[in-house]
Amino acid sequence: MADLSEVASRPLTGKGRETRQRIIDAAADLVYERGVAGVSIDDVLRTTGTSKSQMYHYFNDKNDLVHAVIERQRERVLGFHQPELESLSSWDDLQRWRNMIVETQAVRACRYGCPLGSLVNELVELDEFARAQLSGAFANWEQMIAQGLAGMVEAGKLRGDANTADLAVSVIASLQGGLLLAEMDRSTRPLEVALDAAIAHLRSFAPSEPEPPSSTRSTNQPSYRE
Amino acid sequence: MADLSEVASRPLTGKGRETRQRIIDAAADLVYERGVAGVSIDDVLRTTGTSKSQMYHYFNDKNDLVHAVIERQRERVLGFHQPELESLSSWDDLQRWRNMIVETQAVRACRYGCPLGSLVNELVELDEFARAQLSGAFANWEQMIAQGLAGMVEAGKLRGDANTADLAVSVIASLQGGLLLAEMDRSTRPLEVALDAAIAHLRSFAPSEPEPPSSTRSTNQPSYRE
DNA sequence: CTGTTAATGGACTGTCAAGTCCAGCAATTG
DNA sequence: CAATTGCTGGACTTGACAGTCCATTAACAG
Repeated sequence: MADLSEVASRPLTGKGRETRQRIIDAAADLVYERGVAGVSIDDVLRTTGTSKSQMYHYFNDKNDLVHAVIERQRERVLGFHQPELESLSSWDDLQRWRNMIVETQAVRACRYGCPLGSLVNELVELDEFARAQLSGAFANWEQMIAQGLAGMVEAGKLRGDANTADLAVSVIASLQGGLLLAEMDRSTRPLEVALDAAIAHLRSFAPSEPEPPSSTRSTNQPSYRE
Repeated sequence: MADLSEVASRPLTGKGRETRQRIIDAAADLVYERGVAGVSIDDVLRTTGTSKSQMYHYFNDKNDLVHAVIERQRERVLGFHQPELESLSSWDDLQRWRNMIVETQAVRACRYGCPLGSLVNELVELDEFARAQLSGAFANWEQMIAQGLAGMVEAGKLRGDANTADLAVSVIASLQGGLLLAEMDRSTRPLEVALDAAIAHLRSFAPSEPEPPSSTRSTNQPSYRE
């Protein structure tokens, strides 16, 4: 997913990589707070104490930097969710994930939304490369959730015929919508309501009788992505 | 929710009102396609064939215009949903609403998202007035859905103890998230999945036994807005 | 140690967009 | 029909920002 820019393939020393990374990290933070359009190159450079020539030494242009920022946010978001999602085996696990998200938004007073979702909204119609990049990031994320749900199936908490891929989509949609409403209302409440509804929907796929954990692989319908 | 600008309270002739409205409508379309940051005053004026002095005759500044655009989009979105939502009395009614939304996105090849949701994302951290305005618009929208759901309760399709306010929030969250994912993937599929999940969740509040329609008012828990 | 290439500083340019200003026209009203 | 006020045209100013350029220093390789 890396950019095929002349600059990106340029050899970098350790110091160079460090500077490049500093720029990306600062840009990611600023963009998260103010959006791509709300952050100028000069803003980023002022924050990192670097100069214009450094910026254009490591990146072709602003778009190139934005693409690196997207990549960075992909790492951050997936890294944030992975520990909670990779080993789902009980409804409590899922609840912990839900609580972690709500708590995270609460501590920042519900400012800012999803680092990836807001980028989608801002860039999808303007930058085809970014669109594809973000689509890939969300595909990873969905995959991660679907895997967690597969764990729930194996633990006998979800029926084997539950379509984990589609369920993952519905969960992410609720999360994205909930984050948007929470940011708008400056309250975690809509986020909680949305996530609780998503989880309730998952629970409707719980086996009617408590099933013994099966080690057989579930046979899901194919996702629309395939 | 109108802006308290000196300009807005200025007396307008019929012709003036027309020009002002033409500017707002063109701006609303452009902003819908390219976002607030992606549309310049000159773009709007070029589209409408009006001059700079007209713009600043009718609006204080760009923000003032944006606020008028938000108001316009509020009217459009609520006007779009109202006919389908105001008289829900069967699951088919709800399905028709769902299909209308999916169809609308399909005909525009999944470009653009929710006219209000994307404005939230872009403005919420930059313009407190816009934030409040959009929050109000969504409150109206939720209210509209809750009312529709209340109709479902009265028709005996939903249990009387269903929290229609919270359910409305969860439905809007799914819709917003679904629209975002659909726009990103250029496919209506995630939107369909999200809306179907939301409706499935609503169905979980259907009475276990087909109830006779009751004329008694349902006693909902208070919404978090209150 | 010397040449090559990476890393950095920072001034400069060109473009674009927001907002101002003034001058002229139109319409309404007393 | 005159005066007031709204309506319109468009040039002009100001500032911000992306991107360029050249000069200098630092690091590394042969």
